Amino acid sequence: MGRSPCCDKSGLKKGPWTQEEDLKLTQYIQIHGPGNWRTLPKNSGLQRCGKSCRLRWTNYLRPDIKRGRFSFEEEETIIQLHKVLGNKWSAIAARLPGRTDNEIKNYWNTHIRKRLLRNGIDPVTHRPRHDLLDMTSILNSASSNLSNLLNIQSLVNPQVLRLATLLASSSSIQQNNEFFLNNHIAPMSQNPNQQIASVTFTPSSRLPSNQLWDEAHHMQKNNSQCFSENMVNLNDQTSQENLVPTCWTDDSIILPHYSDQFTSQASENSTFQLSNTENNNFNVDSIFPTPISSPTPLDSASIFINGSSSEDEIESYCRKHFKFEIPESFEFDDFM
DNA sequence: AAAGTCTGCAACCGCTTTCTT
DNA sequence: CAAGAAAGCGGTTGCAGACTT
Repeated sequence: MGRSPCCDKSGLKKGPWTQEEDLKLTQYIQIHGPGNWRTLPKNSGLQRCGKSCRLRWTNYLRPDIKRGRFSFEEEETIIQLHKVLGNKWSAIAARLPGRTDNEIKNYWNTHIRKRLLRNGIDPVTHRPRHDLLDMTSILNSASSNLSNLLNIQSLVNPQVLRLATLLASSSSIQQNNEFFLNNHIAPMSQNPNQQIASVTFTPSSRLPSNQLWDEAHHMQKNNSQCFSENMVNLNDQTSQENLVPTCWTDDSIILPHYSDQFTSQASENSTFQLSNTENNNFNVDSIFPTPISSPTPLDSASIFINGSSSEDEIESYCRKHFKFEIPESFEFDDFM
């Protein structure tokens, strides 16, 4: 039954690794491969447990590890992935070549998390913080109004699968500025079961520094108007909850992020509708007004796919409504 | 310059999942 | 199929170096 213990933990070294130990581990793995961590310390002459060796190798010594500061693109990718995956550091690391889960986790806790908090965004929910508001009343009103308005019952259904194919680092977005939304109108299904997907959009965060303030103020002003005009059944508090405030960093600005799920529905003529209620269609250009360039390119978008949709349906949907295709290398099962 | 405080990150801990016997 | 170890993973800690007073 079972296997024998991996190692006798008494007398094994702990703490920081020396250069000599690193060299021993590296040389051993270069010759024999990572293989069996249980027997590795004994065979390589290291006074460490296998677990410690594995950690040292995967987090530090592995030759394909990219060291140094995270780029802006990497940081944005982490934020977008965290929005969808939460604290699944290994899943996030799998999508950032050369970065380890430990490194990403550390970077999140020491940099990104603090930055989001500083900017008034809850790093867990990625939504504005309401520390000073009465959370009970917000939750009560938001849950009743929003679920009705946004067909949210389909979104919170455990069958709903999550897919975020359009990330900040996605070449399909960066190379294709046609990824924006015009006033395409299509009928929207009122039956949640017929709903294939809902979409979350994030407008571009990169603008020349001298234009940032004007752009931000303009967008914030227009966003407020847009919501007050369109979200007719929402009270002020839930409207506020749907608006992510403008965030500032040293050299860039994060323009208002729309983290709402706008429902959408496929149609025969490849047009596209964003709508938050049965009767109030959004004019997307008015959501993302652009005095600088028109239309506003989007940095990222997340697609929430209905769990009953097949892979073919999803792919067909994306091809139809967005000017990109899901890469062949993308594995749906791995992503979930 | 010294002491205290803060920050970043490597490494560990403990829990869960996967695999082997 | 069950037991138990290995592997994987996320949370936490401890310490070195940077920064502030």
